[in-house]
Amino acid sequence: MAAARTVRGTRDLLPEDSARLRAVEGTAWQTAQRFGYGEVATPIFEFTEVFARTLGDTSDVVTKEMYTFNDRGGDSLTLRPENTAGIVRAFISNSLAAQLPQRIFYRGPMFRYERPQKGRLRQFHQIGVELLGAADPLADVEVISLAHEFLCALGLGGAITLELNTLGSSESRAAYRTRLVDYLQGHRERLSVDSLERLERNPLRILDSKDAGDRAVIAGAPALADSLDGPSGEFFAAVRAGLNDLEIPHHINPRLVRGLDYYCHTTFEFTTEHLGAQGTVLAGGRYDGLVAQMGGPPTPGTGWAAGVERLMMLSGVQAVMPRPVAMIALGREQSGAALRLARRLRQSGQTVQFAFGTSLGKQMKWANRIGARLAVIVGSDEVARQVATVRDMDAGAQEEVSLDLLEERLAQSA
RNA sequence: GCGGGAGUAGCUCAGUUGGCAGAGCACCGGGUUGUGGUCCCGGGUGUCGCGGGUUCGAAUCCCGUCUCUCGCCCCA
Repeated sequence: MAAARTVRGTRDLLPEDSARLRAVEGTAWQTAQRFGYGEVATPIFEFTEVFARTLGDTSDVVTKEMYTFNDRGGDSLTLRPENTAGIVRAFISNSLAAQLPQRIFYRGPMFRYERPQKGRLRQFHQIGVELLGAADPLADVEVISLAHEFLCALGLGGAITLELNTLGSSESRAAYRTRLVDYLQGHRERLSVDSLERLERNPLRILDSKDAGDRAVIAGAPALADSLDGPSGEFFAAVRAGLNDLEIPHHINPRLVRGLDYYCHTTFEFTTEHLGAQGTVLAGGRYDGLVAQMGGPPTPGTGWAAGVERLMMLSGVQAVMPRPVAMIALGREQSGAALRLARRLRQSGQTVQFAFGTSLGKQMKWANRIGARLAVIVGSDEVARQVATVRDMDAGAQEEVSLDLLEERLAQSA
């Protein structure tokens, strides 16, 4: 048997971890529901081409980060590295374009073959929303404000910054790309090795380089804003106006360029200073060409995804575990009565943990250790008189309660 | 994929020049077979990440490897 360890970059979620993860997810889901979003759960694996085609053949995600394998039927399958492609595939598969717009929420594990770091795992969790079928800039405003409310609900309002940019229409973006490449070709000798690579695959990313030499070159590069056509400029202005109407603070970052090919117009990120190199906590943008590219009816889209583990590290949300009632039977003869009592109390909404053991002292010690609110003790004396001893574990006081009144009595002390 | 740092008990960590593996907390047993916490007594619970090598002797030195971690790439 292999050593009892997890695969690199994966983790077990123990009860407290799971509770914290559910708390973050639940907050997102509640927020999305209030905006009228419905949850869509797609499989965690898809045909490889679902991702390969949509993410772009040159993206890092496709070229080196996907978990791809052949199943027994010979199909190439891939564990989802992100979920926009899967949601769009589901949108097409289920003909959701019949009723637009579609407001979709999702959550679940994603998989990327990357070198792990803090806030970067090979299996991690994302939550996200996609708003399909709305070309209006107010759709971008909606998803950004949804994100903002969600992050504020987690108590992160002060810890995060919203950065915003536009790539312009697909035409604007393509025109700018040409101008940028022309400029950079003239300064090849001053670019870093990484950026020479980017020049071939994804030249816009050079704008975001951390290399000092690159930045000097970039300083003289043509600005994306200057390449925007009229409608693209108006679109961006409308997004910003909407954010201002909602008083959502943001700042324009002309170097904010998404890595994936399908983005156009609005791009945004909520970032933090508190997570080292993994400062992006939630990111998204508009992807008007994606649905058509995947073979569906031309449909505009906008949305975002957030990393749950990163949010958990930031927010310090504590797991809320209900304090149980400890059900203690004294002696085997009383176990039947105790089992039935425990069932009754659970049916009345109580959390009840049943004690295994014989010595009252040990069972009380156990009740104390699990943080029980109350201990219900059922011994032969109690059974004979149709009562139970109810001990308040915090106060250290106890009383006998008639079995008929037990639910009522416990409900009072909740 | 590239470059640094780390790995000793469940947790946080100490361990001298290579010489019997330790502390605090936690945990377990007993004092207490119908009463927990506090208290007292007792217990170390360990593949020193793993595998080799050097040595009379390795947690300690050397090599490899795994995992975590910081940065790069990229990304949530």
